[in-house]
Amino acid sequence: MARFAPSEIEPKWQQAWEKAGTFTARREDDKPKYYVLEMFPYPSGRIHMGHVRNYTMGDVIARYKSSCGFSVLHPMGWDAFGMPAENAAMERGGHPREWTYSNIAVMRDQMKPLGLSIDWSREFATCDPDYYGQQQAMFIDMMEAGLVYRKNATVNWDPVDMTVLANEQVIEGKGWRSGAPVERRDLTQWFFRISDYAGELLEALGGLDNWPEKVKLMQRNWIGRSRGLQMAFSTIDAPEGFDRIEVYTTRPDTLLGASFIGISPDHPLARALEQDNAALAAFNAGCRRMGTSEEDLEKADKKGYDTGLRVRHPFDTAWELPIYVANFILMDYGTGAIFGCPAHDQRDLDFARKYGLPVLDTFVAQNNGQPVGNEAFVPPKSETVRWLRAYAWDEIATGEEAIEAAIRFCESNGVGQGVTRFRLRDWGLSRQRYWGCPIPVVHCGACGVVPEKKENLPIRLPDDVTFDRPGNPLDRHPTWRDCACPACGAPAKRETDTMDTFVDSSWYFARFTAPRAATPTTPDEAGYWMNVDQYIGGIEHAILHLLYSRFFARAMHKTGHLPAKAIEPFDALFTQGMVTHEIYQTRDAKGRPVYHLPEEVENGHLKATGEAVEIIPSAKMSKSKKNVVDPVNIISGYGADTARWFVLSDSPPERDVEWTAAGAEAAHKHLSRVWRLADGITQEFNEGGIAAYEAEGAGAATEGEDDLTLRRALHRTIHDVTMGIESFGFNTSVAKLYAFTNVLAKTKAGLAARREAIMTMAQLMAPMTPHLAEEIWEMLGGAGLVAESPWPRADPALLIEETVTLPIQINGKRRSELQVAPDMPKEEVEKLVLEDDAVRKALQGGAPKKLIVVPGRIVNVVI
RNA sequence: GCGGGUGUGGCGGAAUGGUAGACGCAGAGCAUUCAAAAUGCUCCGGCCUUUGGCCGUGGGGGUUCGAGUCCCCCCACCCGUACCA
Repeated sequence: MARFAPSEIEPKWQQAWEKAGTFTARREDDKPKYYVLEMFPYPSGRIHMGHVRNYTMGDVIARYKSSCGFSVLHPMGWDAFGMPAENAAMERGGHPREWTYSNIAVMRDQMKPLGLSIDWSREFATCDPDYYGQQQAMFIDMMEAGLVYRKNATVNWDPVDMTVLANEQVIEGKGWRSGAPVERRDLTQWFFRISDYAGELLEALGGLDNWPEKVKLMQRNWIGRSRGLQMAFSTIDAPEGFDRIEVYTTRPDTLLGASFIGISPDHPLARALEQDNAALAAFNAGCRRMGTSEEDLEKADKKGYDTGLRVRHPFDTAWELPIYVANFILMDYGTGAIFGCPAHDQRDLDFARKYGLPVLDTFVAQNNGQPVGNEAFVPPKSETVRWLRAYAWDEIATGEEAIEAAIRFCESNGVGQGVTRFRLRDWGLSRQRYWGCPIPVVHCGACGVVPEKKENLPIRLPDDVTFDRPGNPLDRHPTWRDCACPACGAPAKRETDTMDTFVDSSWYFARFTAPRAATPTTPDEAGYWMNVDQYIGGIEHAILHLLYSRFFARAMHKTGHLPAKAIEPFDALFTQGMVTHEIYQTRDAKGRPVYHLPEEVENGHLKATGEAVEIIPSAKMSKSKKNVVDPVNIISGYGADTARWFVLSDSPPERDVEWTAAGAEAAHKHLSRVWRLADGITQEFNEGGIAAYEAEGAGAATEGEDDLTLRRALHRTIHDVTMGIESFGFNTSVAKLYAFTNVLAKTKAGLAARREAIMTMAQLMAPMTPHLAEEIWEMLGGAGLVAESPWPRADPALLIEETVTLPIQINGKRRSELQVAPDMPKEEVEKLVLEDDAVRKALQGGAPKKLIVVPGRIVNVVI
């Protein structure tokens, strides 16, 4: 072979690995284990560059750890339940199951040529009855452990399609298909008691040392522990049963700045009042004609309705405050009622200005007594301020001090109680959809809600369903619901809600340890493989998926499915960025945008018609904008190693990466160059170089100056590439390998040194470009597979620099430099600095004000 | 709206508070070639009065002998916002 031919070598080495069982995870008790996991994909139909990037990063870690002597588990599966399969069935006919499994087959075929070191024998999809049956068994255990309950909750209701909508399906308050204004509706739903674990989930974040700070911070804020006062206002002339309105406030210190009470349109009082108040009923109905998403509620114009009712201020019974129904107060949060303090809350201030309510400053800045105008005064709680309306603390105090004093005062005067609350709400897992894991319970007229018997699991989804009309096909199936009550045997009805797909993805990592077991996990396998040592996925999962998984691991421990050590299932987490691309757009006759695939565009024009395209800056690759690059084209054109090398190059893994065709071309050129270098050394070796090689001493350290220089560069590269991989700096590892390639191409070193260098380089490249590495290793007579060879170690003696360049700054600006031994004592460096021409010129015979020497780094002369 | 993040040459990016721009792309020049492709070598932030100097890491301020890096304010973009996965 005289050229780099990925299409020949890649299948060859993939077969060799498969034959050798290189990637089969084995429990080896004499080796440390390492479990590396990338977030499993949703089987949307085709793999995209984001998958290639995510799985290549995981593969680098898996191959590297394997070389370092770990017994590695690196599995793959499919997050296979979810709405898109049902949408496809509605739009194109067919069945979600067929759509899903055929997508999985296509994507598996697209992934395999990447040469990932995955143990495919452990593969499963969450829609496999075997998987969701085990999930149902755990659900029953969790019911018995008191981790599950039912309550009413609000959903988006499409009154035309008569179906529940996901938040994503509500566009500007309207159903995405029907276009009808969405209503909010209450349904009885299943919940996990995640909020019981709020405190623990918060505390335990402190132990996750190898998680990104930003993720921990986002989770902390999401869980949202707050200390506040739960108290009641007594009402004046309110309907029967509403003499008190409970509110929760984190700012009881501003109680003397209260100017109104706000209640949710779904508050029991609001519902009672709307019975005989048509205007209020209309207002409430308006509020309910809005999606349920927090974003929509918060961004909507703040509106209120004055009920005409009033409450008395607890400190002054003569002081009356109006009760407003307000659209921005959610019944799900706290008590569904607040008191508004406009001076110190922007939202309350906007509301007060809109409805002409008083604004009472309770405190002002210490050095500036300006009253609040159109901007609320909200300093950090730790800041000292001057109080105008303090009631139990000093005039000068911080918010924190005032809050604690206020709670103590209120408690001792019978006005409410100090409580700790969490923002985190219980996890609603019910979905009124077909393509999900059926909730394994039965509704019996006599026994009520009863869990299914475990021997009847899995409760399978029926296959004979249609998607010709909206709604849940399980509800209208003629016979599926019919069953016998597991408790009394009488005829009963199955639950038709299925589970949120977040349930599926909250324990798949545990199932991978024993994917075919007859129980959800087994103690042996979970005990050996858990925890996940390195988890890799998108930042978009920072809160929900990762928090639910942390809860589930605790629930699985409580129900005996995971050992105690696994309650934090992910030891280390890495969040990678997205793959982006420019968007190419033209417009149709009506001026509407038409998008074009990158492969249809050349030099800013459509290849087919020559029409100029408008180029919109990079955005996340998405099918609708057609700014997607199909990795399959890259792999078939340049090979998997090129695709892998490119996604690892240039961009730091945590940042978004822009896909460019030029980048792929460059990656391919470089790999060809490395191949040619190896080929050249091989030729030299085979064509009579052997004698010279032996004369130099096979592989031993040689004495020539060039040999030593090459070896120093090699060991520096071993060190730098290893550090890069260890710290997820794959782009810098790649850059160091580029630099070393340049050194190797130019060196005059002997054959033995060059052979050693290229073979070590093959080992260093193996996690990134495994096929090319095997090929080079084989060409040069390496023993066995490079994938099974031990990771090279840098010789510390070769890493020590003989001299360093010490820049000399004068007043912080670089003016000169010095070549010195890295360990030269400070005093000697100072002496040399003062003798430097530039320094002498600047000093003009005087002495420097200050002379800063940072050994081995820099010198700064301050004049 | 709220929470979190990102911002450095024409482009992707590098840089424990210590020489800003490593490495790569694009571009320019040269070699090789009948020619081209491929390959190899050299140059490559801006400005100026060019053996030197000034400016420069989204904008504005600050801390420091020294700031891309730390602190404050602002702008733009990205992620999440509990039924997208």
